[in-house]
Order: sequence, then structure tokens, then C-alpha cells
Amino acid sequence: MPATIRDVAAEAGVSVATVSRVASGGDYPIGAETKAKVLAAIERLNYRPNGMAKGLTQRNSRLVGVVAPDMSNPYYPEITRGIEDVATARGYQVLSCSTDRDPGRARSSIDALLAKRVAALAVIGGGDEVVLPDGDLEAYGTEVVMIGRATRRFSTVRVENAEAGQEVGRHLLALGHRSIGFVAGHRGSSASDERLRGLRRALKDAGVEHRSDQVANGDYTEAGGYDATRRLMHASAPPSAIFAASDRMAIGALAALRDMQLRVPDDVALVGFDDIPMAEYLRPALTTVSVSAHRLGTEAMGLLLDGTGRPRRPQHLRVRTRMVIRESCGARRT
Amino acid sequence: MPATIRDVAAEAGVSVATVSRVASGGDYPIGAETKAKVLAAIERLNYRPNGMAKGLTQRNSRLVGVVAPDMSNPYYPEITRGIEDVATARGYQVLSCSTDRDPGRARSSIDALLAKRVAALAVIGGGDEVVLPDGDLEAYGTEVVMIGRATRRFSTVRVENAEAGQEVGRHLLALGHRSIGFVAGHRGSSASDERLRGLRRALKDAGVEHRSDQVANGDYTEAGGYDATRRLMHASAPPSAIFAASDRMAIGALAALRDMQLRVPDDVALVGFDDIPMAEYLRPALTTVSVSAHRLGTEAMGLLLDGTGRPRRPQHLRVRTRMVIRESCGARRT
DNA sequence: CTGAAAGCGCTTACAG
DNA sequence: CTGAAAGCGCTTACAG
Repeated sequence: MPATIRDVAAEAGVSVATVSRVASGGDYPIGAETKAKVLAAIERLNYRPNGMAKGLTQRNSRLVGVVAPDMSNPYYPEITRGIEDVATARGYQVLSCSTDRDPGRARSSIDALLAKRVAALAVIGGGDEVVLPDGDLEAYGTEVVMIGRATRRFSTVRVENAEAGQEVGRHLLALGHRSIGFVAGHRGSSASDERLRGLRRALKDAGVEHRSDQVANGDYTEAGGYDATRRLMHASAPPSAIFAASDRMAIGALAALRDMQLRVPDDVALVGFDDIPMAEYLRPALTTVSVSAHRLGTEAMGLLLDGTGRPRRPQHLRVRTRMVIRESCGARRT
Repeated sequence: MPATIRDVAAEAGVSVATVSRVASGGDYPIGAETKAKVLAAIERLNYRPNGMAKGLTQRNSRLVGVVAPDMSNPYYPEITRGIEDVATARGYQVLSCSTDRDPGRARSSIDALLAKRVAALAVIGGGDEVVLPDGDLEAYGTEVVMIGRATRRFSTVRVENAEAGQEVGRHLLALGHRSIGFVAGHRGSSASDERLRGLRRALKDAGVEHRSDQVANGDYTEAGGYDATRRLMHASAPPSAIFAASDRMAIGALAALRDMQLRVPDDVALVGFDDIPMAEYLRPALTTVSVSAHRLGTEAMGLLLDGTGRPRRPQHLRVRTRMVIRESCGARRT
């Protein structure tokens, strides 16, 4: 059994109230001598206040919950890392769950998190598998932020996907491309939809139309990107450029094009999305769009744990992207 | 304020003890009618037992802590995902922390985790930045498992790195290579050390010696792999094959070789480690060693949460690897 | 089968 | 500046 506050009180010869006050380290006035005694006792007994008891009395678990589709997809842990960084700086810890895009798993994760009385909850991903029981959230005083998903009910932090898609479109148009294939993420991904919308806006502004057979689903995986690219290239009028909604799919596209004996960027230009670390080390180096996943996390936590403790009205933040031009789009001849 | 057990008791017209018993869902005998009333009240009030209170009385937080160097490196979240899967199946949740290989951060993470009274603790990574206060662990009854790090004090789950390295060595020898460069992970990485040891054993068995200038540090990153490869190739007698201790470094190596106008595998053979999803989609497709990070996590949790609740003596598990032969090693002509 | 009561380890008015 | 006591929301012997 670890030492409790009573043990420390006995050891120091003071009341538990006093121990509590020095252990918590607030600015409650304590006699210098008393404080020293208590500190010594804490040290001697290796006392570490029980977080559950603290949470219970203070009505604050100091826990923030994170729910993401799948923590084994690098994008989510990176956001979570951002969340962790600001959370720990504020004395919170993160409890994370994967839903696998399954509503059932999502529901039980949320339940477990609410049972643990998380002070804040971040829901990552544009899917709709997570449904939040708003009555309970209010009762528990749990602040919520959605990352990458649109809603008015809660605060949101989102990537400027449409703007980025538009920028990619304009870039490719400027390079002379008029037929641009789009490798989409999985069905229902709002991020992918928005990127496509941006691309189409750019094309429309240039008077170029975009057909539905110029879009193929790639499921956000290398394999999906590979297959989608083959489908795109086997159309009656294959595109001269491909925009993949993620770098992982772009890597699949690169393999597919290579296997079809097509050179990138000479025969087909390629642009990805995310700017994962290895994008720079592909050959040709991948032109892509950089988004700071870490930043999404820090911004989100900033919204939740702003220190006031007062629930505010939902806020909506947007995180900028930055296009990184390397070799695969053909803008830079190698 | 969310409904408490008293609210439910009042609503159902029974004692809190009774509510506790039906809410906990054990096999404690309860009258059918009473049970129905309580269940109805729980439903009506949307009662969800407070996890902190439960934890406090039951002396079990139902929390497992995970400490890893950096959750933004995909390898760790994947292990963590394995941990999560078995943890949630057993009614636990995971609290995760990144240390950035900084002893200070590690210390405060461990402290925070112990304060939360985690029932179990998994320490991931071969580094030594994490030091565990054994006295406290015993007092708290916290079970510990180290993933990827050798120790007798706690249970461990480790990858058969040396065996894998040896297998790679033999494979490369069989292909005729006599000079094999090794791209190592960061300094002090036991995984990297073990893989190198295995490689050297294979070489030694074949009567081939391996010099220290045939090893270059690559820090487990693409950039590190790139630079290390250049250094290796600039030696007086450049290797005919390169074994990188991670796929990410292998990708850097691939770029470096390409930039040096060297063809893989014709001029230089290349083997990675990890078998990340995109290894198959590189061109040439990467020959590598597959390790199930997810499995490391499930095995580790299996050791901790075995349901007996009784602390056992440390157990030591080893997880097999599997060499995946693709194009980059030259075994399969493309 | 059901309930009253003590207790888990803290915090925090309240009184002095 | 210090302490006694109530209370946070549960569980669990113990008694009936």
C-alpha cells in the first residue's frame, strides 16, 4: 500500500488539511517551518497524492479523451501528440481510443471516456461513426472539439482543404494540364471531398470541366492508390496529371505509373497530400501539400483547455496548408 | 451535475447498495423485480457510474499507462494499438505519454501515471531514458512490461532482432555479397545493435569480416538513412549491399543511391526492416523484415492483464520476425 | 434478497 | 497560519 495523506500527516505531526495544502502547492499561506516538516515527510514516505481521490473531490479528472478512427494510421497519433503536448503542459493526461470507423466501438469508447469523466474530449476524423450524447456532455461539463469534422454544436479545428485543392489545381493548370485525375480517400471522407471540390473550383475558373470518371477511390492506402491510378489511366482519355488526396495513395500511384512504364513527371505529373517525412525522399521527390497534424492537435487543445474553465460558445478554427513543390509535378525539371 | 448512485437509488426506491450491485452487473443475487426497477431508473437518469469513485473504492483505476519515445513515430502507436485492443477487451483504458527520449520528460510522465495509479505500465523502446522507481511500483501493485528492452526486473517482450539480422546476412551472403554496409538506428538503440550483431554473426560464420567503417548511423530517419548511405558509399571499398535497420532509413538509402546514379539492386542490393505498408509499393519493392508491432502490444498486455491479478515473476517473451523478399535485394530479378 | 454504515484518499468551507 | 469535519461517489463486509 502506498503512503496516504494520513500517513504523511502522522509522520509530519500535522493535520491532513495541512498536508493537502502543501502537497497541492497552491499559494495557501503555510508556516515556513510547518511546510518544511511536511515536505520532508512527503519525501521520506515517497508520497504521491492519489489522482482518483483528487479527481473525485475536485470534480476534475485531469484527463482528456481522444477518439480517432485508427491510431495505427500515423496521421492520428501525430494530432494526438499535439494534444498531448498542450495537455501535459496544463497538467492533463490523454486517454486515447480507436474506433476503426465502427459505430459500435465508437459508442463504447465514448461511454468509457465519459465514465472516466474526461474533462475534455477531442474527436478526430471526418467520419460520422462517432455520435455524442449531448445531454450527458452538458451534465458532465465535458468540453468537446472536433478535428476535421464540420458541426455547429461543438468547437472545430479543420484543415483548409478546399483552398489547398484549389491551389493544387491552379498549379497543375499553370503547368499546362487540362485533364487531372483525382485519387480520393475512402467514401464519406469530408477531407477528400473538400480537396476535390477545391480542385474543381480551380478547373471551373479556368473553364475546364471535370468528369466523374476522373475520380477514383483510393481508400487512403498505398494499395488503394495503386488500383485507383490504374483505373484512372485506363479510361478512354487518361489524365496527364494525378492529384492524390494523401501521400500514401500517391506512393501507390507512383508504383502503378512505374509499373505501366509511365514516367513521372514527364508522362504523368503527380501531387500528393500531407507531406509525410518520406515524401522528400521518394524519387522523384513528391510534390505535396503540407499540413501540420501536430498543430491541429495543439490548436484543438488550446480551444478546450483555455484555463478559464468557463464553457464558451463553440469556436471554429482553420489551419492553413502549404504547397511543397518538388519534382513529381514537373514544375522543377530534374 | 450527472446523476449519482443516490439519485438512482431514490428514483428506483431502493438502497444505493442495491443500485451498486445491479449497475456493476456481477452475479450478486438480486430480485428480478428490484433489478428491473433499478435498470429502468438507470436508463431514465442516464446513469453512468463515476469511474474515479469506482477506482478509489475498488483500488483499481482500470487504467494502463504506456510510455514511448515518440507517439508521432508510427511504430509506437501501432504497438500501443495492440495494447489498446487487449486492454479495452478487459475493461481497461490506455493513458499514453511520449518522452522524446528525454529523461526529464520520462520522469514526469511516470510520475503522472503513478499518480493516476495505473494498474499496469508498458514501457516501449530500447532506450534508457525511463527509470522506474521500483519501490513505488511494488507499493502500488503496478505490473510492468518492457517492450524492446532487456531487463530481468520486469517482464519483457522483444523482437528476435539478432536472429533476423542473421537471416538477412545469410540471405545477402547467398546472393554473393561479401561487403555489406549497415545503416544503424540512433545511438544506444538496442534493436539496432542486435540486428547488427546478427548480421555479423552470419558474416563470421561465413568467414567474412565486418569492419566498423561498414556501419553508419542513420538515426532511424529518412534523412539519416540518406546521409549514412552516402558515407558508406564513399568509403575506400564501398559495400555491394546495404542493410538498413529500418524501412524509413532504407527509403533514405534508396534516394541516396538513386542520386549517386547507382541502381538497386543491380549496383547495390538493399534490405530494410519493419515492413511498413509502403515497402511493397516502393520501386524497386523493398526487401525487408516483417515484425508485427501490433502483436508486440497484444503480447505485452496479455502478460500484464492475465486476469489472475496475482503478481507473477517476470516473464520474457520473444516475437518472431519474417523476412519478406521483394525486389531490392536482387533475389528476384525484375 | 436487501440495506445501513464504514471506508477508499483526498479537498475545502468553516472556525479559531 | 492550522485543524476538525463534512463530503466527493462509489463498494463491500456485516447484519438481517
